[in-house]
Amino acid sequence: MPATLRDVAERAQVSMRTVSNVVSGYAHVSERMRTRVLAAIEELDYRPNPVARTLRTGRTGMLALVVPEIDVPYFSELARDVIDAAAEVGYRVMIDQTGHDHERERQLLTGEDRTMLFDGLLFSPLVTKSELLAMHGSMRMPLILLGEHEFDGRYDHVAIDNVAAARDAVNHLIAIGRTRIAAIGSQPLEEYATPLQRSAGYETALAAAGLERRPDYVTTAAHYSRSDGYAAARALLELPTPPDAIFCFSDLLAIGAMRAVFDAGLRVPEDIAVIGIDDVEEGRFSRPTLSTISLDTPFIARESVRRIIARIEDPTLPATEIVAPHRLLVRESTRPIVGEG
Amino acid sequence: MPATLRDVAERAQVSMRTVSNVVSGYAHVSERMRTRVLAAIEELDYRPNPVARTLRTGRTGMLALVVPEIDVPYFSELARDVIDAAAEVGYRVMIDQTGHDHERERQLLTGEDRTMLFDGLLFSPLVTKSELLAMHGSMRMPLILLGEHEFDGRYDHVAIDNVAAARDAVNHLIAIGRTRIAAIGSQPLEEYATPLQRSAGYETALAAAGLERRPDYVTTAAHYSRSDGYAAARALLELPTPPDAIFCFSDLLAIGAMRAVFDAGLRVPEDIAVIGIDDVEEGRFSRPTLSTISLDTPFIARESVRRIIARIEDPTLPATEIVAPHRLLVRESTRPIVGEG
DNA sequence: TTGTAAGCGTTATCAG
DNA sequence: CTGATAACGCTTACAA
Repeated sequence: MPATLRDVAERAQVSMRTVSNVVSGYAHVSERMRTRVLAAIEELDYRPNPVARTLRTGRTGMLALVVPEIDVPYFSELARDVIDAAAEVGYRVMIDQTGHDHERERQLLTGEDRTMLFDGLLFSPLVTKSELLAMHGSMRMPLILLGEHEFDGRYDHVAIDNVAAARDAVNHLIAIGRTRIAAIGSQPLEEYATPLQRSAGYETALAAAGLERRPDYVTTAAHYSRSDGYAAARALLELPTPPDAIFCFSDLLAIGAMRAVFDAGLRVPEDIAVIGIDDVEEGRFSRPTLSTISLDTPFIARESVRRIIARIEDPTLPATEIVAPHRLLVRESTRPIVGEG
Repeated sequence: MPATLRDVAERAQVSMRTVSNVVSGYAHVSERMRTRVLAAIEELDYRPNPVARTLRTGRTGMLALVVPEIDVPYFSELARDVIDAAAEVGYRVMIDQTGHDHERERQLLTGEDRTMLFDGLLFSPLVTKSELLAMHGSMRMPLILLGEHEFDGRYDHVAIDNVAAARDAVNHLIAIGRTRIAAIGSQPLEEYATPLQRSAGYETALAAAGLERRPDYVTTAAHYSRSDGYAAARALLELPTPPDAIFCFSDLLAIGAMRAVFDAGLRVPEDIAVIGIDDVEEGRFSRPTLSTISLDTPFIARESVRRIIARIEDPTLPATEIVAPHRLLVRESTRPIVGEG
């Protein structure tokens, strides 16, 4: 049976109040009392019960990070930074994955799930914006949206400018002389914000360069996985006029796409240049190394944590939109070929 | 102000007990009462407070998974499976990373950390066994050790047979005709169980094949990262007699090692065969694809969750050792070359 | 500076 | 089957 505050108080012959003061590091405790209490704590091997404290204070000291899949490198790298950023301000992070399951997202968002032992929610959603609004309606759990750029003033957002990021990637492909630029990553059925924005950036860049937008060059990928990238690229390579460059909406798609190019007996970047988005570490060691749009994950993590904590402390705060920086990283997969072009 | 059980009881003109019964799905409630209570819940938009429930029942419904780094693919893939396995039995997972920080491990293990809102700990440790024993001593938090094979009857273990796994990997290299087999992954200073066991397996295999054990072929890697693998392989390639095969203690090390081989102008597997351990998805898309020892992560996740929950329910349970299966996966990085050897 | 006591919102005991 | 009431272990007015 673990010792309680009361046990310690009895042992030390002081009141619970004094013990509590010592434990919580309250300033005004006499040295004599403090040592006496500390001794009793030691003897009884007392540990405060965090649940009781939480019930009293209303704070769990825990944040929830909800992502589609934690084993997707972008999300695990984000999680790493979020956990670190949270730890720095005394918070722990619970991670949940929705596995592309809308129902799971809904439960979390509506608070229908009964086991919500956390103070705030960092949410990287699949759902579209309007659905989201409807869901979270009656909930008072502080919420920050990650990676959704469509800001409407109702929720805090932390995300890059997806349109600009996509445009930068495609512009780079144009700059190295590619003209038949395909895209992998638009969503098959549903209308998610991020892929729509990246598609928009892709089209903007093509239009600005006077390049034709070929519908057969725009391929879908349900899960931004390596195998989806592989399948999509394979389809592109079988077109009568295959592309000479592929812009992938994620690095994982790009990794898969590159593999498809090799399996078709072609080279990256000589035959087909490939670029992704995310800048996951895998792309820094792939062969060839992967050009990408780097998202400042530590920034995203730090700002989301800062923001969610501000909101926990003051729920009436107006919603803000934080745009995280991104930048183009040119690596081997789009390196201009010496003696070509 | 959120509605409480008491509010609902007043609204529905019943006792708190009855409301609680309805909320918790207790069997013996009359239909009339139930609908009346349900209506009140609906009207007040009542949600049970999980913290209060937890204080009363003593169960948080949360497990902690502690890993060195969540963005290491093996751990994020393990986390994925643990989260899923836990969800299946109604548990959530809090993730913490120790970042190779012994002090952080100690805090978690000793329960010194005050914010332990979880019922059990799944721990993938850096610390050696004896340190561990000393630390966890006074704690009553249920604990399962992941990936440490040295079973001593004091803690539940779930792990593969590291010695056999390493042996299998090296035997495969021997089987394809390699004789100068190097290893990457022993630890520089400290004596961790896993690398020691994998080193032992490596040496056993060499000895059984009558191959010389060359000390300069055994290189250290502090963090099992891609860059450590790169650095270690680079050093091996600069030896007067470079190896013709490298056994890496993790896939990430192997990915880095392969990159170093290419950068040196050599080929995998023609000049140097490379094999890892873990079977992370990255190795299924790398170029060449990576031979490896596959650990049954879903099995490890499932069994650890099953075991920790059993222990939560009955802390007196004797400690058990669960050995997870592993198997060799031969891919391109060790494929025998046609027309060679 | 320290003690007393009232909750925090549940669940569980004990009657009825 | 339902009602009143005592915990669960802690924090914090309010007193002293």
